[in-house]
Amino acid sequence: MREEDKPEIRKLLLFRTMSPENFERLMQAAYAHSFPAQLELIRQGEPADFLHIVMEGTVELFSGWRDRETAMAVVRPVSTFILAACIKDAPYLMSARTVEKSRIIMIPSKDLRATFRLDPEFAVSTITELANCYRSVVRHAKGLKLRTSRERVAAYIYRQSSIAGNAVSFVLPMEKRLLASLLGMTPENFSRAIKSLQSDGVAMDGMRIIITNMKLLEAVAGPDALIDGPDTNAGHFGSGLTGP
Amino acid sequence: MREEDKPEIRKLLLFRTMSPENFERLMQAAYAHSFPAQLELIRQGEPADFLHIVMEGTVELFSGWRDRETAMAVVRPVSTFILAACIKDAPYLMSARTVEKSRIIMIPSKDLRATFRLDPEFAVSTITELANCYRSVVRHAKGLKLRTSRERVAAYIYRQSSIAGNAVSFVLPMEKRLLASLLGMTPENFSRAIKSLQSDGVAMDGMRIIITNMKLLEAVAGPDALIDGPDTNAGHFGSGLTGP
DNA sequence: CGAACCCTTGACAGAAATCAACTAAGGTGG
DNA sequence: CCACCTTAGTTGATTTCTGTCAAGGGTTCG
Repeated sequence: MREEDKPEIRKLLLFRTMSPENFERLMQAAYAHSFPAQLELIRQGEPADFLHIVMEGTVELFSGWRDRETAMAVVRPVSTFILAACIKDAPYLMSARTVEKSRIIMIPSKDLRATFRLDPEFAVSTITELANCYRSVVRHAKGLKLRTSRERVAAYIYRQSSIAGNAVSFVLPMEKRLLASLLGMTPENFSRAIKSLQSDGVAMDGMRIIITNMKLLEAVAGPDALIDGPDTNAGHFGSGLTGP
Repeated sequence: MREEDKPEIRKLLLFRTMSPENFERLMQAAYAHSFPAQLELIRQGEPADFLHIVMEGTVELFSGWRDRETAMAVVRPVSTFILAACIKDAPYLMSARTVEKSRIIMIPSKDLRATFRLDPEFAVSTITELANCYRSVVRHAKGLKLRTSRERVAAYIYRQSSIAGNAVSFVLPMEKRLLASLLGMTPENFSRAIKSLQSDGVAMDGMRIIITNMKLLEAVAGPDALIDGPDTNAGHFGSGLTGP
């Protein structure tokens, strides 16, 4: 792996507080590799041999059953994924594929497990990271069970706007079909949901969403910190999503 | 709290490996209390001041949004719940209420956080516990997104049978309305789902489920270790669910 | 330029929620 | 002990939501 990746990784909450020696050791065991788009990195059910870190690009976590498939999460730099399986030394519950060309770092999970036994600081960081992951999936499940697909779309738009500093317009950060799957619906249904939200303050132009009436949208979305996540990013500029 | 509770708690994976001194200290900070049925122990959104442990009885974790409500999990002795919120010192994402009269132990979350910083063994146990919780919610979400309600019911029945040692009959461990909510459907829909499964090897007599054709049921359920959980209990006798 | 592929739209079918009515069981209070 | 009330569960009728199938427009990429 590149030397210049290390500071980036070190910035992650998971690796920020561990001892320099342990960090170095972990990095020395790591591999880095670039993958083209649409390449399957991980197949669900296989043993979890590596913790993955996205350095560049985008990765989709998804799951399948019979002939169905659904997106569970979209991971962007710089973040880790499938930490829990590595810790448990258990099969991956989700598959992963690149959405676009991506650079990925892989840390052998046995080194990971050894490290949080040696380094109490790393153990605490791992606890925090896992607690975050857990709460994130709980929110996902709550959204699925408590909201209709139309409400999920509205809430998603409202949240993206909020992340972009209450922008009245932003560009969808992924393909619509992927977003639809993430939100638990078909692409057709997503398309119709957006259309039906025209009467509630949402317009769309290609990949750009324009909020024509924030109050109306908010009324449909019913934003809730316990589902959509806290407004930690409000006031910041989101990753190029602000505009126009 | 009762002195005789301690060995039970100590048996939990979360507390099994920590040092005796730290365990004692944690227990001394703990409260124990009995609650009647249908009492709200925790309200979502409130600060997570206590880790809870069910010693006796049954607890339902649920969430609400607007006027809707859904069950997220059912917790039985001896287990902890809402660990992640305590660790993060963040608001509970879920509410909790007793399903029946229950005895609950509460450990102040600040003592918990202090302890896993002091005791590396406890930190490792916490990591494992959280990873389990995470994977459990991921499975839940997968079931919701990949299966229809009828398939979820079939899979639930198949799994319960499997836990009870492939019993052809067992008694539902909770009210049908609660089970329906847990499986992400209305009671009416649950009732109809069971009825429609008659043609696929499932019969019902009150709270008792009788599997009349395991092969047919299995074909509908499509059991999957990555959704329903590993068959760790296969071959054991489940908690009184075996029959007839 | 053609071949994919994404997105949208329409028509339809199926799934699930809602509303309403009814039964049965359990608990309460006279 | 019984009448009464409450509640869980079931069933039917209906509406709403969502997925499926099919077709067409637009874009990208080889």
